[in-house]
Order: sequence, then C-alpha cells, then structure tokens
Amino acid sequence: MVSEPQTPRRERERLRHRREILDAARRVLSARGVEAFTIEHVAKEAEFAIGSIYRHFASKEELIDMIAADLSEPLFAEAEALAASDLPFEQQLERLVRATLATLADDLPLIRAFGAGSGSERLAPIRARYFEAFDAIVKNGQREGVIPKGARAAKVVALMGLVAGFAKWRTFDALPKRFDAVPTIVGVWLGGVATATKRPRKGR
Amino acid sequence: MVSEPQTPRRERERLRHRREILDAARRVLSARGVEAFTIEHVAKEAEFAIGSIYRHFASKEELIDMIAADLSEPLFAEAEALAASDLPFEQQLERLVRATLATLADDLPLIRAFGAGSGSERLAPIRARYFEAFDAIVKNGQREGVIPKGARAAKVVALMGLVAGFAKWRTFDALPKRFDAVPTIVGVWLGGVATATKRPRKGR
Amino acid sequence: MVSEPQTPRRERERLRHRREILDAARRVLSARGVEAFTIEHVAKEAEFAIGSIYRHFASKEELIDMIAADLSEPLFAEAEALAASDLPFEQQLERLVRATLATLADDLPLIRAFGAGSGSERLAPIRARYFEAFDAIVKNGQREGVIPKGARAAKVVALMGLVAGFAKWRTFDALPKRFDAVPTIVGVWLGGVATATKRPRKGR
Amino acid sequence: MVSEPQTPRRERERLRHRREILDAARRVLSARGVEAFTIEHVAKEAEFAIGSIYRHFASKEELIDMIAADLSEPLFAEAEALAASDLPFEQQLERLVRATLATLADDLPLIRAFGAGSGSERLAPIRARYFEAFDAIVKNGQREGVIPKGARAAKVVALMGLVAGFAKWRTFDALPKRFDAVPTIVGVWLGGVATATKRPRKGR
DNA sequence: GATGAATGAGGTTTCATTCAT
DNA sequence: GATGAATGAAACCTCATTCAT
Repeated sequence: MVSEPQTPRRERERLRHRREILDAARRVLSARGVEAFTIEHVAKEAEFAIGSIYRHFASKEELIDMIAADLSEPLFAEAEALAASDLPFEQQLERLVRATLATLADDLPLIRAFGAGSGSERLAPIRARYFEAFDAIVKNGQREGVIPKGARAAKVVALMGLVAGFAKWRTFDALPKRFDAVPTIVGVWLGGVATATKRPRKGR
Repeated sequence: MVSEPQTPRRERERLRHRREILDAARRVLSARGVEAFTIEHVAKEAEFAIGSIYRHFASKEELIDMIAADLSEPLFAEAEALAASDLPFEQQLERLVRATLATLADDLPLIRAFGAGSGSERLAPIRARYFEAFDAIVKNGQREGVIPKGARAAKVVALMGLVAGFAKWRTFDALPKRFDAVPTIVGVWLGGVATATKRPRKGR
Repeated sequence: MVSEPQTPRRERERLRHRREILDAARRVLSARGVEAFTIEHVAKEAEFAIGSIYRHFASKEELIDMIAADLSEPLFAEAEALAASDLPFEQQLERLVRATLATLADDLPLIRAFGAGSGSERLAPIRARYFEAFDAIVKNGQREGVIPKGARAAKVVALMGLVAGFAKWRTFDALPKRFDAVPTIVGVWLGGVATATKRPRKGR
Repeated sequence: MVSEPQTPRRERERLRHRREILDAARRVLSARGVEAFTIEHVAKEAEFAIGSIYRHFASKEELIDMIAADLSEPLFAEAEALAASDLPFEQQLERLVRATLATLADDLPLIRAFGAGSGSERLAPIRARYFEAFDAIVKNGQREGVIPKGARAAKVVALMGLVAGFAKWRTFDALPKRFDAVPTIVGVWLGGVATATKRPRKGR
C-alpha cells in the first residue's frame, strides 16, 4: 500500500526553501555584519532570486526578526526543558547560563537583534519568552529555598545582565579568550542575591 | 596692554563650530535614531552646510565615534575624579554605578554606539578607558580590603555586565519604570564578589 | 433520450471560468484602482491560480481590454436596441444619455480604460462601436427632422463630449452629488445643434 | 557701478535647472507616455543624475503634478486675462475655448493629468482654478444678458465637457484632422444654454 | 487545464561624498 | 573655511510572466 504523505510535496518544498533562505541569511549576518546584510547578498548566498526571498519574507525587517526567532528557538526549548526538569536548581541555573553564553557566542547577531532599540514589535514576544525562561529557573531556586523570595524581576534582570554583560564584553578585549565565565556569573549572582537583601547600605 | 590670546581667534571659532556640530549631531541621534542620522539632518540641525560638516569630520563614521567619545567624556571625568577622591570605596562604587546608569538612560544611542561589534577601531581606546574607570574603583575596593584580591578583570566585567544589563533591560518592560537599580546592582555585586571565590560549587 | 449538448461540457466550463476571472478582475479594478490591479490580486479574487489567468488571457493588457469590452457590452446592446426601436427620437436620446452616464458612474475604471491614449489597438473597434451607437441615434433624429442634417460626426462628438464631460467632472466637486445631468445634456445639445448652423458668428 | 543682482546666482541656477528638468519631464511624458515615464528617463533626457531630480522634486508623483501645474499655467493666465478684459463676452468665450483646445492638443498629458481619478490632492487647487476661469467668463455672459441667469455650475460643466470631449475624441478617429471645433462648441453651447431652460421636455 | 513558486529586470528612492564657487 | 547642488552607486521592493509538476 502506498503511504499517505503527511504534507503535500509543494508545501514541503516550500518549507525547505524557507529554511534554506533563513540559514543563508544567518550566514550572511554572521559573516558580514548588519551593514552588509542586504537582500541581494542573502539571495546570492541562498542561490535564489531576489524576488524569491520576498515570497517567503515580506520585508528585510521581517527576515531579520525571523533569524532572531530562529536562533533563539533551541535556547528557549532547552531553557523550558531545564525549568521543567527535576534537576536541582543550581544545575538548572548553571546549564542555562552556559547554554545562553554558548548561543550568544555562536551567534553574535542575536545579541544585536536583541540589542536595545531594535524596536521591532515582532520581537517583543520573543524577548518576553527569553525573560520567562530565566524567570522560571529563578522561581525554582526560590522554591528550593536556595535564594530568598521577593523581587524576582530584579533578580532575573541581574542574572540576565551578568550573562549579557559577559557575552558582550568578551567580544572585546577585557577577558582572556578561553576564560570560562559561567562560574563567575553563577557565583556572583548567587552570592549577591543571597546577601543583597540583608546587607545594610551606607552612603548615598 | 592687549592680552596675548592663548589660542588665536581662528582656532577658537573652529572649535566652537566643531562643538556646535557635535551637539547638533547628538540631538539628531537622540531624537530620531540611527536610521534618521544622516549628514543632511545633522547639517540642518547645526545650521551649517553639508560641506562644512566634512571640514570638521572626515566621514559619518568618524562623526558617530566622536559623539560616543563626547558623550562618555563627562562620565569618564567623573569616574576618574571618583577613583582619585578619598571617598570610601563603597561610595565611589555607588556613585559610579549611578552616574553610569544615568548616562546610559539619557543617551540610549551611546549604548548602541558601544553596541557589540560596532566594529569601529576608533572606539577601542574609548572602550578601554571605560573599562579602566571601573577598574580603578575596583582596585580601590581591593586596597580597602572590602572585596577580595585577584581576578580583577572578571570582577570588573561582572560589574559592568550588571550595569549594562540593567540599563538595557530597563528599556524593555521587565522592570517598573521608577525602579532604582543602583542598590540591587551594588548589593548583588558586592555580595557576589565577596563570596564568589569561597563558595564550594556543586554539580557540573 | 439524452440531449445532445450544444457546446460540450469542457467548453462550457472554460467559458464559465473565463467569466469568473473577468468579473473578479472588474471588481479588483473598480475597488482598488489601476495601481493595485495586479494579476496576483485578480487571481486571489477569482480564486484561481496565477497561471490559470494566463490560460484565459494572454497578458495583463489583454485582460484589461477585455474588461473594457465586457463593461461596454450591455451599454452597446442597449444603444443598438434603442436605435432599432420605434421609440420617438427624443426618448431614444434621453435614454441613451442616461444609460451612458449610469455606466460611466458605476464603472469609473471604464473611463480610464477609454482614457485618451490608452493606446491599445485592441480597443479601436470598441471605440468605433461606441461612436456608432451614438451615431445611429443622431441619424434617427435627423430622419425625424428634429435636428438639422449635415455634420453628423461633429454633432455626435458634441453629444459624447457633453456626456463624457459631465461624467468626468461629476467625480470632482463642481456639481451637487445628486444633480441629474440628463436634462441639461439633452437640453444643451438639442438647443445647440438646432441653432448652431443658423447662428451668425461675430468676432474671431 | 556694478549692478546689484536681484537673486543670487546660486538661486538662479537652481531655478534654471528645475525648469530644465520640468521641460525634459514634459518631453518624456509627451513622447513616450505615462508607462515609460520613469525618473531614469527623465534624468537621461534632462542630462542630470537621478539623484539630482530628487533634489528638485520630492517624488515622481510630485514631478507629474508639477508638469500639470506648469502646463496649465499659461492657459490660466490667459483665461484670467480674458475674463478681466473688456472684450465682449462672446469673444472672451471663443478665445478661451480656442486656447483650451490648443493647450489640450499640444499637451495630451495634461488631459491625463486632469484625468478622472488622478487622485492627487495636489492637483485639487489647479482643477479649481481651471473651473473658476471658465466660471468667470460665464458670469460675464450672464452679466451681459447673452445667456440666462442661474445654474451657472451646470453651464460651466457643460462647456468644459464640450471642450474636453472634443479634445479627447479628436485624438481618436471620429473627426477630420483639421476640423475647427471652436465654432461647433461655442454654437452648441450658446444655442443650448439659451434654450435649455425654456424647452418643455417630453418623455422620461 | 490548473497550479503557484520562482524569476529577475526594472522601478523608486536614499544618502555619503565631492567640488566648483 | 563655508557653501550646497550634483552625483550615482546601491538599497529595497514589485510584479508580469514562465514552467515543471
């Protein structure tokens, strides 16, 4: 008996081409930077005609957003899996930090896509999901009693700030190339949030 | 007796014009964003002719870099003053963090100018100076014995990461608008760096 | 006994599809204007594939011409029926003017399709038929003796000019929306052609 | 003594270039039609760079509108002069009709620019001025008592319809090439408006 | 006959930079 | 030094048409 195809071939081809374009676009963005990210370059890299790019993405803006969405997907999937796992909180934390740093290191463009003022409304839900991934882990930490309750948003921002900060500054020259930032980030943050609420503050 | 001018009038005028252009350029960048940052807009805002802009800045790139340098100048001056002052370390720290956040909040474009991979070689010394400003303060902290010695670069990066992270994420929606980030940053970092080196770590 | 079909089913289907496309094309042209008149829009409106449009019409040009022909068809049919009828001339005239105005009002695009210099050679016979429809009526008027003989072409042009002029200018703001132009057109034209040949002209 | 220039040379040159572009644009529009009216063609015809066209006209749309405005200018000037002159009404009328026909014959594009649904808001005042030019003459005719009072808007539309109709249909094949339409238009209109209000109408 | 993804020439527009005055 | 019109490469995007399935 002949197998019933799940999706018709046309549709499958279409999706495959979309993926090829997305991958080519990512390569262009990674290799040549935002300035050189032109539809023509993407078309050449993907070996499609210019017009064909526009059949899949309504505008250059949308294409960039889709790259960001595409790049973050695995990270978010892992983050959600981690948050839902029954690993102890600290392992969740460490793995999430490591995964995030790895993603950011591999795909510098992502940082930029998330960069302040990218302004695209399309990315808002993506950013939200990113935030929530961290938030879920932190919540677990509070549930385990490892870190104090309260002010979770600030805690999450502090954590993401540390991660993003290390990711960004590593691209410059401040740190040794092979420096493993994860222990520092985790250590600073855990130490910090544990004591932050108790420390009496002096001065202005 | 007629005073001997330190700098001849010609030179003074030239500097004044340069400053006017720089200020106009900053206004344009702040008010209308990078996309609308064109030499023509700058010229109109500065009330100079297009060609005159090029008398003072060799290219648009250079102009942008000079804005970044210009914007950071007061912050760096204050940072160096703070580092050289005889204020207790924690006050130095808190004031520097506050000043940095204020600068970043006022001039979002600066963040972008510093944005990862802006690629301009011209900004490298500026970035270095920024780093050193933080470094000097941290060194004071170590000298006072408030924070442990060693791994100063990592400490500085952690601090700058926290600051930059809060600045960036505040532009999104994660935190309440009037949230004062300074105590959190200082608290997390101080708590973190104090314990980071001692904490035994578990898991992978 | 099974009826012998006049036209085989294939052919009937084909004609039905052609009509559906034509109607969809007219709707697109009417609703969204020439600028938005693209084959893709027509295909979507007709619920056919792009390629299918080309099965029925060799090019976009031809499709537009066919719309014009199609739109004028009922008007021409009525005009020829009127001319062949035994209604008194003035009723023929009035009804033709009214029908023409109604067609032009309903289908503004027609005006444009007929617009000076649309250039399509294919429309020449349509234009001719349009002219002849008016001509036949005018000839009846001459036969009845209501309007003087001679210079029939000029008379027809004058009449069509009046009709077209009112149709066009009504789309602007010169006349009240609900103004019934028919009496004015008929009156002016009848009065005019009746006296035109007799009036002594002064001045240059 | 050296003469004081009315306008500085820069300004004069600028205006001259604007005029050259406008003239070139008119030639392109006249010779090759709307379809081929591209900025590139205009630039080539005017012997300017593409970008230079945009220094003078913000968009292709604006350029087209300016052609229309430019083309109508002399006609309107003459119309207003005629209306203000103390020529007898019928001479005003005949001359205006003749001038209008001449303009429309010379510059077919004008017809199109005025064509129904050109839609450009920029042209609204131009159209209004066109209408008012006719209106002023008709008003004079009423003042002289040559044509009856009342319904002036309809009279003006009738007149403009006749003129436009003859102009348009002459471009087709209905009339002999050298046919002088002016007497017919003036005759039909004068005869028509004189009797239009008095004629009893029959039929529906 | 029907389909619709792919094509790519061609259009509009922007803008950093030059240069004659 | 100041001016600002001119330049034209290069970007984005559209859409009539083709053609393999």
